[in-house]
Amino acid sequence: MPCRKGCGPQWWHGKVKDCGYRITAGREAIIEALSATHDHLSAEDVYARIHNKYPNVGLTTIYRTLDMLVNLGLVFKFDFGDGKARYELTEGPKGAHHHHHLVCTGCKRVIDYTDFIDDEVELLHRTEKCLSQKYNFRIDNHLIQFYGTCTECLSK
Amino acid sequence: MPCRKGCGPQWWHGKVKDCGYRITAGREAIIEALSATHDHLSAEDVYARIHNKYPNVGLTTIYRTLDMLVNLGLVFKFDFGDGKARYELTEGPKGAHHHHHLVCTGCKRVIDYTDFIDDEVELLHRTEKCLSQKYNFRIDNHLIQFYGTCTECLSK
DNA sequence: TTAATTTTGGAAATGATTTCCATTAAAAGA
DNA sequence: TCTTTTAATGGAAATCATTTCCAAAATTAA
Repeated sequence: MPCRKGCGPQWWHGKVKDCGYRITAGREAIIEALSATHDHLSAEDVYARIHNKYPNVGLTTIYRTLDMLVNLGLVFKFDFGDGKARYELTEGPKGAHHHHHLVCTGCKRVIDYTDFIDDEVELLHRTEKCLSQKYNFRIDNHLIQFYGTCTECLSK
Repeated sequence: MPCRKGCGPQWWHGKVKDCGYRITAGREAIIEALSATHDHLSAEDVYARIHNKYPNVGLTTIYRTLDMLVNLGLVFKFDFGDGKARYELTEGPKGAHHHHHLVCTGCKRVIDYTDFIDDEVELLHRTEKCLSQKYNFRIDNHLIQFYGTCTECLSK
């Protein structure tokens, strides 16, 4: 079975190897877990989800690997204000599913939205271009979040 | 000396009292410190800046007060990825000085920018309106940050 | 296969933030 | 002003996510 670029189960191997990192079972497991969900997983969440199938992958490795993936740009690290970092793939095997977040400051629930994403991203790219010139700053990524109160918390 | 609304040294007293909180020396000190700078202070930074003048305000009080101010919407809490939370007044005695951030993922330096802020904020407000309807979510605030590498880190 | 190098897990350390609780201070009422 | 009620305080101890350490194991290169 041929593997079209960016589409097979190993879509991320290239980037990892190119940077001199090795492909290991633990790393496969972690990316697999992130690929399998749209949830915003914490390191502990990842641990919980792979521990059955890969009982010998420790929490330390998960932190290390997530950190590496963030540096490679394969994973984005979020702070939703609940005291632990959350991780999401920046792009999956099927390509990017770009979205931004609504964060409930009450219950910390996070809603992904894609509405108006194109307008937002277009404006951001325009802004990015100018900012990177003006401040001589190489921009790799952006973050947009709205904070407020979700339906459930509103009705309390 | 009359104090025009939102303009005197006590511009924030109303909001604090209205919510049933008391005005204390510690709280004065903390808001004073935040008002006096455009830096992005951590709790410890605030402690360091007020400790001379108010030696009997403890770190615990600072955390508690900052938390309260965030809940009141007077202060915004940021995460720039360096392991400690940073705080900024959302509006000062002279009114809002609205800006967004460029965050260097190398050295964690943060640059405030106001360029294109109006376009950004306008788009955000439009988006906000639609999102809050669609998801029945009350939006209080937004966050925009760009991540990348600053001049200094680029030249290494 | 062997050598060189990276990656590993688990225990221990770290460090920001919270919790606890007896004491103090602010505000409201008389 | 004095008293009473209630909220706010600080300092020590606890918490808990994340890092660091290091000897052992796994991976790639020779």
